[in-house]
Order: sequence, then C-alpha cells, then structure tokens
Amino acid sequence: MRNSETGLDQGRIVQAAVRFIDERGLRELTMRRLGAYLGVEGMALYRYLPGREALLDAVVESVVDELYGDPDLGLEAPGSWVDYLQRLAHGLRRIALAHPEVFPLVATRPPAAPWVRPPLRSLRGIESLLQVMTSAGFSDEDAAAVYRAFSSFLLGHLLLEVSALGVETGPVEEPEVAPVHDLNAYPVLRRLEAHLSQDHSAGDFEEALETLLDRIALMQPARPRGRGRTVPRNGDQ
Amino acid sequence: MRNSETGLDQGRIVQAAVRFIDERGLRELTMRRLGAYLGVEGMALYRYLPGREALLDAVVESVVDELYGDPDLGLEAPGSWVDYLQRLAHGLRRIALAHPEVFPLVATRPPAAPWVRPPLRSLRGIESLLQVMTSAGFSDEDAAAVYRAFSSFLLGHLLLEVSALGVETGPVEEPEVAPVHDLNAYPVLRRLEAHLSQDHSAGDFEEALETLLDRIALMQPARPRGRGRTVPRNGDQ
DNA sequence: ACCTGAACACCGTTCAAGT
DNA sequence: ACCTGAACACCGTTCAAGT
Repeated sequence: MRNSETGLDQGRIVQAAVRFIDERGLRELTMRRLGAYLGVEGMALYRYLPGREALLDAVVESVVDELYGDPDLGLEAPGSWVDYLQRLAHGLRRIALAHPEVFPLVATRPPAAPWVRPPLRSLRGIESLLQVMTSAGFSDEDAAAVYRAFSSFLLGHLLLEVSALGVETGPVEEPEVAPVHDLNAYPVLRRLEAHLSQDHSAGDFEEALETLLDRIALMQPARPRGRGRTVPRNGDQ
Repeated sequence: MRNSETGLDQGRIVQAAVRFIDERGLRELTMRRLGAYLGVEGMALYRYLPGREALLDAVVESVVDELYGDPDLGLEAPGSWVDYLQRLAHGLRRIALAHPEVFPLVATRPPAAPWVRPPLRSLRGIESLLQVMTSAGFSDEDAAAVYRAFSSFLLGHLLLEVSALGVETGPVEEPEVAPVHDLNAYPVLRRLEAHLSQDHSAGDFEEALETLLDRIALMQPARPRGRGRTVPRNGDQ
C-alpha cells in the first residue's frame, strides 16, 4: 500500500492547503507552515509539488473541480441553456461563499491561455458551456460572446461579494481606533450610509443574472431547441 | 528647503513604486528593491511609510487619484448622470489599461469600510457618484443600487481585460514547452479557438456599459432634471 | 522511499550607530 | 535630520544526509 494513513500525497497536501486557507487566510499560507499543519517539515512538500506557485494552482483547480465534479449540479445533463447557465452561476457563487479566502485566487491566477478567463478557469467547464450554447442553436460568435459576458458578470459580482466579507484581512488584529474616515466631509455618503451598508448581494446577483440571461436570450436564433425561457415578446408569434 | 532634489519624500516613494510595478510587476516589488530603485538602502523607506502594506495602499490611492484629480474628465461639472457615469467608466478603464500590473491591487485591496467597494475605492468618488444620482432625482435606494451595480460592472470587465494582458506573470521566463492543454479532448473549444482568442474587450465594454445605463434609466423617476438620454418610451408622454 | 537538517539567498522590520 | 549596518525572525528552495 502506498499512502494509507500517515503518508503524504499530492491530493492530501492540496486539500490541507484549502482548509488552511479557509481557516487562516491566504496570506498565512507558507510552505513551512503548511508542512507543520500536516505534521511534517515543509521541505517534505517538495517531493510532491514543484513549488509554491504550483501549490496555488492546484488549490484553485481543486476548488473549481468541486463545481464541475458535482453531479448534483446537473451540469452534465442540462435541461435548457438557461437552466445550465443558472446552475453554473449559482454553483460558482456557492463555491465563492464557501471559500471566500480562496476565491480571489480563483479570480486572479494567471490564465493558462489568453481565452481561458477566470472564474470559469477549466477547459472542461468552458467546453461544456460552449457545447451547451451551440447545441441550443447559438452561433459560434454568439457562444463566445456569451462566455465572455458570463465570465465578467461572475467575476464582478462574486469578487465584490467575497471582498465585502472582509477577505484579505491579512494578519487581522487591531480594530484601529478610527478607520471611519471623516464622514462629515461627505454628506450624501453619510445620509446613505444605512442603505449602503445593507447587504443586497443575493438579490443583486439574481437580478443581474436575470438581466444577463434576458440579454442573451435576445441573441437567440429563430427556432431554438429547448428554450424553456419566456422572453419579452418581440413581435412574431 | 525640505526635499528639493535628492531627498526622499512620501510622494516620491509612492510614485516610484507605481513606476516600478508598471515596469517589473507587482511580485517584483520589494522594500529593498524599491530602495535600490531610488538609490537608497530600503530600510530608509520606513522613515516615510509605516510598512509595505501602507505602501501598497498609497499606491492604490495614488493611481485612483489620477482619475478623481483630473479636471479634464469633467467629473466635477457633469452634464447629466449618463454623461457622468460614462466618463467615470471610461476614466477607470483608462487607468486599468495604463497600469495593468497595478489594477489587480486596486481591485483586491481590503476596503476601508464594508460599503467602500473596489474599484471605486475613494470616498470622494463614491460621494460624487451618489451626489450626481440623487440630484438627478434618483431615490436614495436607487442611488445605492446604482453604485453597487456600477462597481461590479467595472470590476468584472476591467479585471478580465487586464488579466488578458498577461498580468501576474510572475518572474515571467520560460515559455514552457506545452502550456497548450490537450485541445483534442475539447472539440468545441478547438473549433471556437479563433473566436475566443479575438480581443473584443473595447466593444464588449461599451456594449455592456450601454446595457447597464439603459437598465439604470429604467429606474429613473418621472420628471428627471437633466435626462440627456433617450430611453425606450414607456407609455406616458 | 521518504523525511530531516543544514544551508543559501532572499524577505520585512527594528534600532543603534554613523554623518 | 536622515541614512546605513547589523541584527532578528522569517521566507522559498536545494540537497546531502539520515532512517
């Protein structure tokens, strides 16, 4: 038997790294500390990974695979393209909220190819999105445009939502006496403070997603395969 | 005279840091290297800045101030709210493209308050946006919603555009024999590769901005002050 | 086969000492 | 007043040595 209980293992290391980041934040992650976290000397990790950068890439891949690997999500057998995009969006949001400290990494790691955009980083995922859209009758150009629009929608919303959770808080500590800038100089801000501090993320996300899907539906060709979406009637039957 | 020619200075240091990042990338920026870049010993920087984190914050602030400080942009005397939001969006895009290595920092630095969202990071900027929207007749709730929608729009588009430029490329080097994953396993991707690698960023940005502005226009109250925008006629006169 | 210890070149940061 | 040198506690990474 290779690595039954005690032994290291690439998968085991990456999984530990994800947990470590979830618990203590990205900035605390150090090869030596991750080693200690695993009861080992840090230098031992280099038997299984070429270095820190490779570890971070593996962390991102592992977290994103939670999405594409989950059969419950039904990304394999989507009903309609609307259905598919909705599941995909909600799935990614679930990941972002489950690993708020990891998500900025998903969003900013250098892409493998220029057309591989965060946060849908995996070739598998991109392939399946394009597959779904083109099968639904969208042209190649439109499918590519949908991919771009969808990526930027997700990136913007999820990064913002996650950063509102207080991510990147570094070593934390120190409430710091007066981080409240002088609000008196900004009357409108002060008046709207209550509105601004309310959390609208879930609702905003749904609403913007709906808008995006409606916009995509307008590209849709005449007789789509499985539309499953009521779009604002545009004249013809 | 205090720091005429040779001397250090907080402004001088921050400006040097911006240039350093533009030239060699964020990951290369080190207190010691920035010192050397300024002809000084690195430890000398601590006379002017409390530490590295503070330096990064100052870098972000300085870059964002290029926007709010520029009177050409006309953010001070906006014509209509549409005009204002357009100038703001294009101004931020100009910044992102001018400093692609700095922008991820603008996007991911921890916000000063929970309602201060990247990339519109400055209280001054947020105040003026809210001021413009409420003066145009938008309710407080709607003004806050516009602020949120606008932030996530900008964050998504600009981060994606900038990351496509090859940001975060670390120490660069090494084209690495085969970074092209096995495209044969992904037929749709392979077929659409040409479409996907085309750069649509400018057009996509304009189009999405227009859509967003239209969506905002629909919140607009009955008799706006300076509308300056033709919205799809909604029934009444 | 797998981990450790020592080592190297680098960090950020502090502080006494130089000028 | 302003910068430097030495020092400290930490990095990532390599590699010979231990078991």
